Amino acid sequence: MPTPSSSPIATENRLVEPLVALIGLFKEHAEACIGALGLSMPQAVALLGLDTPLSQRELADCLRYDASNITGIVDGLERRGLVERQVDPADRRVRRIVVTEDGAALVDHLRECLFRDEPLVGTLDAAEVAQLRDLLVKAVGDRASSSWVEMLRPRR
Amino acid sequence: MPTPSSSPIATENRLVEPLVALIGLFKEHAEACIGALGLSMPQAVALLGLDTPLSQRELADCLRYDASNITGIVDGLERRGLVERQVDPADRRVRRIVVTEDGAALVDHLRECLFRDEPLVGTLDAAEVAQLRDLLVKAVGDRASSSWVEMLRPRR
DNA sequence: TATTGTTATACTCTATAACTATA
DNA sequence: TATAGTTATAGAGTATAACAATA
Repeated sequence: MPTPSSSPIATENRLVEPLVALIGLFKEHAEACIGALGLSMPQAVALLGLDTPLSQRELADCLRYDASNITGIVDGLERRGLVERQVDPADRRVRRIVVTEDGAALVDHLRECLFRDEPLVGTLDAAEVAQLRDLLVKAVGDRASSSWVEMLRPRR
Repeated sequence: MPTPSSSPIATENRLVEPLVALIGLFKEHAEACIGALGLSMPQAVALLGLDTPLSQRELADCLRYDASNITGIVDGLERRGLVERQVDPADRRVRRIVVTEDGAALVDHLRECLFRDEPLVGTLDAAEVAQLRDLLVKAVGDRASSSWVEMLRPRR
């Protein structure tokens, strides 16, 4: 029996295919969580990065956005009352972005939805999930990027 | 010692964080492979979907692009001599997109680069990689999307 | 009338460059 | 002079709608 010519590369033992499939599931899940809260992806990414109050410049660096984009993203969040711009009295050029109570409640909801394992694990039992997690952690090693929210945005 | 207030959700046993970190590594890797061949992401996605000749409509459906986008993507690939539009003699409305020899050689390179496990597995040994793969396969179950290349494009 | 592919257009996300107000 | 933020603008990627050719 000849090797099927449409599959020149054996895929049986490859990691990439199932990983990419799982990535697809996670993206669907993340978009559902974020869309359900009426947030755009950059707004969600920014909110998740605002665990602690940051200047817009710091937020841009942390999220690896160009600073010019932060204005519009924060505009939208501010219009919804989720964050406030507070002028730094020590340096009146900088605006410190502070999450409001409403914003904090919304981010809590977002995290609770986004960080659930259930949408990802299918029929894995608890021991297998733990095993999967350990293997992922070891695979990533020290190569984890500074801000996990980067994953949610297209790069470059 | 108080629980750090900046981490209201325990992350120690969660799957999402390391998965997202691994996704970030894969995206870097994929973008490097694709960029090195001078392809845009949609061009790469299209080429990878053209394992078998398809009409533009079929390609659009398979990739879940709107059909109007296929024109420009195929234009670019055709200019580089990677694919050809062949008018279907049985129905002169449809253009069958056929990968040329040059295109096939380039896709082979792309697959060889893209599908390597090494950039993903870090310090995992062969047995651990196999274990990780089995767990990923089981986690995904029958929920894998029809076309894995979807992962490479932002959705919605 | 329905379908394939194309064009024109609009919207989102991102980056670059020029501007302002502070420092 | 340098930095924080804003504005204007451009480019990529995607979708919708109208159109031409063909069925």
